[in-house]
Amino acid sequence: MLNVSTPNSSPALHAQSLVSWQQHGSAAMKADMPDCAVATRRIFDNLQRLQQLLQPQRRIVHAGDHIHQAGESFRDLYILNSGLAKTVSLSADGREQVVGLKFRGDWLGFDGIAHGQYQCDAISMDTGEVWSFGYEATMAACTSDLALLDMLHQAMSSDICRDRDSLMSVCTLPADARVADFLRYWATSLARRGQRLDHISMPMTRAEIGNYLGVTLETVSRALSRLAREGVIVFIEKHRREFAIPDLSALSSFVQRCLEPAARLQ
Amino acid sequence: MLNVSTPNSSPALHAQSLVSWQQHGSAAMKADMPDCAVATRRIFDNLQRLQQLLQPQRRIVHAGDHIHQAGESFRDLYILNSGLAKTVSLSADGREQVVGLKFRGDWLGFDGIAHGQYQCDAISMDTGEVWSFGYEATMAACTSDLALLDMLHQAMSSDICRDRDSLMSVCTLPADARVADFLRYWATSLARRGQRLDHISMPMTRAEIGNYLGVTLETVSRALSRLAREGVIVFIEKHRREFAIPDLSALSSFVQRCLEPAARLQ
DNA sequence: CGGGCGTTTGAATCAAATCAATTGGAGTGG
DNA sequence: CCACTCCAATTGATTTGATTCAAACGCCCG
Repeated sequence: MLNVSTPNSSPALHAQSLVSWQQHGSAAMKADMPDCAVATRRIFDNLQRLQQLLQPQRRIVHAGDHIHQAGESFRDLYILNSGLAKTVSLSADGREQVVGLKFRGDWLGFDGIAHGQYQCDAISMDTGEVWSFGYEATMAACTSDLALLDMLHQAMSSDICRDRDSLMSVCTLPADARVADFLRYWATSLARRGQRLDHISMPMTRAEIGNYLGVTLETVSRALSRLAREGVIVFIEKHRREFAIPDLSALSSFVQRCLEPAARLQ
Repeated sequence: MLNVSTPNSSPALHAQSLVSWQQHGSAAMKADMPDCAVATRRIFDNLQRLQQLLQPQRRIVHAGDHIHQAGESFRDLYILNSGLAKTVSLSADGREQVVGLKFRGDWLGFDGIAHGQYQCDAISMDTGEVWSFGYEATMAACTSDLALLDMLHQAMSSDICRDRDSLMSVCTLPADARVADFLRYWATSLARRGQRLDHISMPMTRAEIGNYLGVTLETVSRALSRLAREGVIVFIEKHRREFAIPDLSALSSFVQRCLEPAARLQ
């Protein structure tokens, strides 16, 4: 990480929306994650800086809208200024796989750089706003602003790290633990963006979650039922699309519990 | 055995080595992949350009040597000039996972940018040469050389694409198909570097392959036996660490065959 | 209201893990 | 040199976790 990138930690942060953000966030933070407020701040700072440096094109998207599509020639990078999105990869033989989830402040489109074409579909899962940046123009701006360049590289690097975490989860965890780990990831991502964990809504269907985790929708449903039975999550609605996570660490220890029986011999 | 695969492991890349490379490569190419020679050329060109632009530090590594380690503070990016490497991620609770494989010309260390620390171990699986580049110096060089910057971004982007392919494979393929798909990836990676497919050596143990694919070593062994029985691969040694792939496309159709029974209802 | 969709839950099945036994080198030391 | 251990790999028998198949529920919407 370049030192130049470190956000100037001047406490004087003007924007109103940030204030409301922090108030919003503070509730979620007291449970866990001391670095959560820092993350929230940085995500906001980055968005603001980007908006100033490069005038992004803005676009409102709704659930189901494509942000970019596989095969389209690569021209722009995107940032989710609000909303939620998923990236979906389609193999030559028709297998379809949710390969990534994107939250506020996340970049999209990095996969297009390598081959000049986006390699997957990016689909909005909610109403939100997407900013787009011409890649070439962005690169040009980067040459005179190393902090911007580093921000970009951090984003790409985070993508790489996140992908590995996914692989780790899918390869080493049994189904129930995968679902718990997924919820931990989901909740952490929300918390880092200043959202409370006592009212989380899940725009993905069980089938989508299952696809992302490499299990069937029935398995996801059973895992969620078990998590609810053990009080790790609390459903708020009968529809079971909204829930609370009273204690994030309970999710981690649930994952541990799933792992233990296998480790009995060591 | 170690140097068979790397015709020229001398530190300096001479024009001669490029020539022998291409000759070497043409044998592997006639079966498949028209873009393979192009890829070989580009990998070589990139290495040469990097060597000229930034004077990398060079280091000879042997099987088992660490290139970087998780937790170490991030300072350098690396390129494998020859040899093979794996990246291994260790979770907080002790799960260990091979998350990536690196071949000649591949970059290492991108995961360190995001958090200022490498997030995984990079371990050499063979004798080879690693070049290291100071990140800051490299970025500085990039500001005056957009082609270099783009090369870097292409490498990061490729990493992201590759990680997704892994996830896709693990999430959507049954065990036997995963092994076949892994071999396809392995062989393609070698072919793109100008190596023949009639004498492939496999430095990874069955356990390592299994770990990478999220299956047990017994399952890998059974899958390989089946692939050999069906003639998709041909073992050369009794040790079963060296084999030939007569026809790359046979691997793909093997994957297809594994998928079909599941699709009977559609 | 009825149909479609998403979800839950149970029962049966199956693929892969686990357990277990054997082989064949590679390396060590008497 | 042989006996020894150690490790990677193979193969078979058994178990098990997850899928598949099936049924039922609630909800939204035309």
